[in-house]
Amino acid sequence: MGTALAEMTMPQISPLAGEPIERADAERLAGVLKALADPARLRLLSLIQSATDGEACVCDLTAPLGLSQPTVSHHLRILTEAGLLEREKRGVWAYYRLVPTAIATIADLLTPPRKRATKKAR
Amino acid sequence: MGTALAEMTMPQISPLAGEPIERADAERLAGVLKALADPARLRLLSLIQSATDGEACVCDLTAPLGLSQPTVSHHLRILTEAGLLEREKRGVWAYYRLVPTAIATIADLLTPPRKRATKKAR
DNA sequence: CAACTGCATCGATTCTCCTGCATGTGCGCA
DNA sequence: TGCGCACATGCAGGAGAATCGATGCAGTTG
Repeated sequence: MGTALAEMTMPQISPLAGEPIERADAERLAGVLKALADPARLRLLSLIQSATDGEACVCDLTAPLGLSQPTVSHHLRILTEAGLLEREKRGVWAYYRLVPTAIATIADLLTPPRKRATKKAR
Repeated sequence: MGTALAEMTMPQISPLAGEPIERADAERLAGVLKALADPARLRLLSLIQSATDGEACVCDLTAPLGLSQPTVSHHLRILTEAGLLEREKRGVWAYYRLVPTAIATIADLLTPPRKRATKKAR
C-alpha cells in the first residue's frame, strides 16, 4: 500500500548515480517521479505549500486549478499515496499538507555523490 | 531543437517553492519530470553514467535493459529531447552521454529556498 | 430528523504512452 | 558498387492515465 516514498528512504536504495540501478529500484523511483510529473499535481503541491499554515482543503484548490472537484481529489490521492502529501480531516474538510522532507528526498536520490550529508538520526 | 530543460535553466523559472507556480512553468517542469519518470529511462541514465568514459552506444544498452533496439532508441530520443542526454555520432555508432548539470538542475528546481536570488515583487 | 456541505468513489470516455515489428538511412568495407 | 551493420523512424496494438458527471458517505446545521 501507500507512501511509496517511504520505501525509498530506506537504506540502500541506490540513487541515480554510482553503479547501474536495479530494476526494482528504477520502478520505485519512477513511480514517485510519475506522481510528480503532472502539471496539475505540481501546481497542487505549490499551492498547498504556499498556503497559510502550509495546508489547504480541496475546496480551496479546485478554483485555482480550473479542474473539477473529483479530479482534484484524484490528484491529491495520487500525491498522498506517493508519500508527498499527508491528509488530516477536521470537521467536514480534508486538509492536505506537504510531507516535510519528501521532495528533498527525491532530489537527493537524483543528485548523486553530492556534498550533502546523508541523513542520519531519525 | 527542444531540450526542454534549457528553457528551465533560464532565469526566473519558479521552482516548486515560494509562491504558487505558474501554469506554463508547471507544464515545462512536468515535461522534464515525465522524461525521468520511467523505469527504462532511469536505468538508461544510470547505465550510461556508470559506463566507461561515461558514454555508451545503443548496442551496449539493449541487452541489459531487455528491450528491443527500436524501443531503446525511442527512450534515448525522449531523454535527449528533454535535455538530459547528448548524442554524438562516431562512425556507425551513436554515443550517448549525460548532459553535465541537467539532473542537478532538476533537483534544484524541486528543492526549495536554495541560495540563488529569489525575486520579490511581481 | 431532514437538508445541506465537503469530499471520496464509481463508471465511462478520451488520450497518452510503452513496446515491438517492419522499414528506412547513413556509414564502413570488400 | 554492392553488401552489411548500427541506428532511427513509421505504424499499430494494447495498457495506463486524466478528466468529468453522477453518486455515495460523513459531519454540520436548521
